[in-house]
Amino acid sequence: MEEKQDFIQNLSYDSVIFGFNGTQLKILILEYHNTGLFALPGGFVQMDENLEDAVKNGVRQRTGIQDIYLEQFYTFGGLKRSDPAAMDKILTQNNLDKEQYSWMMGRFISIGYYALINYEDVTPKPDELSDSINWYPIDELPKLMMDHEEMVERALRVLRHNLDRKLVGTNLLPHKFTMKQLQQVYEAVLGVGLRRTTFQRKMLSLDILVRHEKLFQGKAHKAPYLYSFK
Amino acid sequence: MEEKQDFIQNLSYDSVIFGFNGTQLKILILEYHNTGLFALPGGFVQMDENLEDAVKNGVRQRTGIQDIYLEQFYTFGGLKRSDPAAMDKILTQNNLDKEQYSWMMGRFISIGYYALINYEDVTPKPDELSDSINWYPIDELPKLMMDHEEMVERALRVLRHNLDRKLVGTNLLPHKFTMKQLQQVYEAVLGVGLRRTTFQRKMLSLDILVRHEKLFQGKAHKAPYLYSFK
DNA sequence: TATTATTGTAACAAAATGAGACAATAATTA
DNA sequence: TAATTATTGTCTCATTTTGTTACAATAATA
Repeated sequence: MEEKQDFIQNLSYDSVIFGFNGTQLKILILEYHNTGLFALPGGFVQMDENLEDAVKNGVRQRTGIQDIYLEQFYTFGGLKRSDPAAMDKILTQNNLDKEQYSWMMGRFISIGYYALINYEDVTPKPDELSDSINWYPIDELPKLMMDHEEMVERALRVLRHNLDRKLVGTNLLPHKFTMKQLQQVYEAVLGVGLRRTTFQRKMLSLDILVRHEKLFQGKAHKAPYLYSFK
Repeated sequence: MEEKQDFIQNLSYDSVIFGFNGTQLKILILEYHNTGLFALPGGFVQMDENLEDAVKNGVRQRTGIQDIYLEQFYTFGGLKRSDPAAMDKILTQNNLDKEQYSWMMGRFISIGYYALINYEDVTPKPDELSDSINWYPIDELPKLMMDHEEMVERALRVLRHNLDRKLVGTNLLPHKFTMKQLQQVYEAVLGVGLRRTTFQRKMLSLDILVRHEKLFQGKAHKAPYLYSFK
């Protein structure tokens, strides 16, 4: 870890970082060094740091993206969520002094945030304890440690819920996009197929889109319009 | 305070306790002893205690009700939310040793829960630092300390949002109730008037109600049916 | 110039909601 | 005992929203 750290004890955050590759909704999962343990990127909050800043900085470090869209989705406060055995394994495999890091073995209340980012802009970076950080489609996740699977479920539930109310598309798509791309985002998030004509009519009626020039993709059919959010 | 307390440091909870008196949606607000400071009931979490248990116990103590319906609505993590001056005032007026209670002056991350309770069953009890605890209609709240007004706003927003998805009526009404009472709950929560016929049709179509006997109120008009949730 | 695979929109059907009308009915009053 | 009153339960029709199908427009390619 860096310089002097004065973390709030027994408190952490975990982040579900969503990206959209054009077809699938994916999240970033990291694998701890030599443990076979997969987890969500997370961290701790400094005594003199805003909670949201801590999360934002953590997500910045994992993604390389500066401008992060965050939504808090739930706080996990059960006693049973801690897993000292797994923590011990992580410390061991990283050759960390268990005395010094004994605070990591305790009970944590963890605040869950999800981030929406433009998949193309990301260059994932593992954290200090991890070997790798990779994109996984939300329906092909590895087994996650502790209650991180429940976290993903909850994050997804809240994301689905926010789909209409908070411009989810803005953050998962490039600035300009076709109606088909937008529909694919909705389908990936909701996990269901949508009717093309109904979707288009609905989106246009909401009066949240601006229509731009056409996108000629060199395909042998009519070119779609590009849109952006108002 | 009771026995030995081993609280998680810099972490608290606050509760927005909703009740419905037949007309208005109200919440419980306490006033700290000799300070003129009004606040939401809150507390701290023991190191070996589930977050939700801590909140539930706190709400039990304030209301005298054992069976508490809780929903987490947001976690407040900003640095600026602490108000050392107000805390100092509360400690002073309660003749508490500032050395011993210095931990209360620090920065807190606070998890917000709302509770839904049957107004009639409550016997509000002030906490150790407070003179009074009283019901206030949500649109006639006194000025609240720290960010507690924002908390109420957020709690109400989430409650409104959950209105259709989570059986809000169950917890704010007696077991059996008339359609009019149910409508009044909806109107109080949403803060808008609803059309009687449309509301009735909608509720009946949802297939979540059981119709019971009629309620004869001794009024010179048709008696309404009583309902309960399935 | 015909073919192909989309895209944009129109058209109609079905479902949900808005708005009003009205008969049924518990007391009370004439 | 019969009219009166205020409210309740339900029906009807208008309006809006959504589901479904159809079809013309259009970029490339053959």
